[in-house]
Amino acid sequence: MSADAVLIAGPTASGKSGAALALAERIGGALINTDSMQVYREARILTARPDDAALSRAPHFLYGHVGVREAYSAARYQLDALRALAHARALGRTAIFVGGTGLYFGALTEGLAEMPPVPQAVRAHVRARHAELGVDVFFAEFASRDPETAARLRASDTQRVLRASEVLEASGRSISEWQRNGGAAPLAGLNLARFVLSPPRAELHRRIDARFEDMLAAGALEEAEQLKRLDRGLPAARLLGLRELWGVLDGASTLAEAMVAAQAATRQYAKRQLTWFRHRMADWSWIEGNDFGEIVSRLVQNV
RNA sequence: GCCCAGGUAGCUCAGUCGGUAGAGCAGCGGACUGAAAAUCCGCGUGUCGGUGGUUCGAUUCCGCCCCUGGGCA
Repeated sequence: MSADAVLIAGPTASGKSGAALALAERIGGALINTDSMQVYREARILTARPDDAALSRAPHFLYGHVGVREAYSAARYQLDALRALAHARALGRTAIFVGGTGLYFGALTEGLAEMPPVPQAVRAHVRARHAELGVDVFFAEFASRDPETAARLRASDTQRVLRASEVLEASGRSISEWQRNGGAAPLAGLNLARFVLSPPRAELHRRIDARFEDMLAAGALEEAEQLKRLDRGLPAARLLGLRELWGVLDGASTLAEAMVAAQAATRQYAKRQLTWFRHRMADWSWIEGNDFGEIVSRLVQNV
């Protein structure tokens, strides 16, 4: 065991949390969440966050430490992760970063470029203007002010266009300039053991489908109801399955229809995750089997 | 048993006055630098139920058979 820290990525429902926990018990590790949604306190069921039994088996950091009304971000994650890493070390434990958010892993291993703070007022203004002008006119206007960035974005890519506009508006400089400067990677210089868990696709789909049924049995609909008044513009409102269950509560669809739609949305998400992992984590150790015991022993042997 | 309606992509269906066929959803591939479970781009994946017949050519027309749904008995 020579790794300073362990990273375990994998698509949703790939079994990474369980495997990471087993690894933590074997090597005296502490789990640090690397998932953008498991950070939200009030969404335990729908995010498949580790339960109390799991929490009692090893230290867990960054699980449910943020309220759903907060707009969490990769930048905040980077700071939190650095603190969690220090905590784990203070406990004499090996940090095991586990999750499915590619961007967050990127923030850890490659860093995020330094960016200017964007005041809430600027954000709101940019959004309002986007809604007012429409996608194409807004983009044309943006392109005239920041042609470099516009050249690599599409007008329809709302999320990135808005982000680039905010930064431009707040700092007077193109986001492309900021990004060129790069930033410090929290895990730079550490000896890392990096894994991607990737069960066979058919098996992954089977697990995704079964897991949503389990979530419903565990009270997912009630959890969705608790979150009913959440501002739909907040990140937590994007939780997979939430929109579908709200539809049931509004009488727009049946529970059966919502389940099918939520399962499909989850499969599509898993596919997007895998695309990221395949191309950004090609040099990580890929564990493609399906047997829990074998997965854990491969992790233990290679950290 | 008889009478209708229908068997076309994984699903729900459209269509071809005879020249081997699309739509939505699902699925698959790709992008990704501070809301990323987000946002965006690309791709039809098919013995047109089976079998004979007519025809240069049948998924399309005709016969028979099988299956599904409904009705009559």
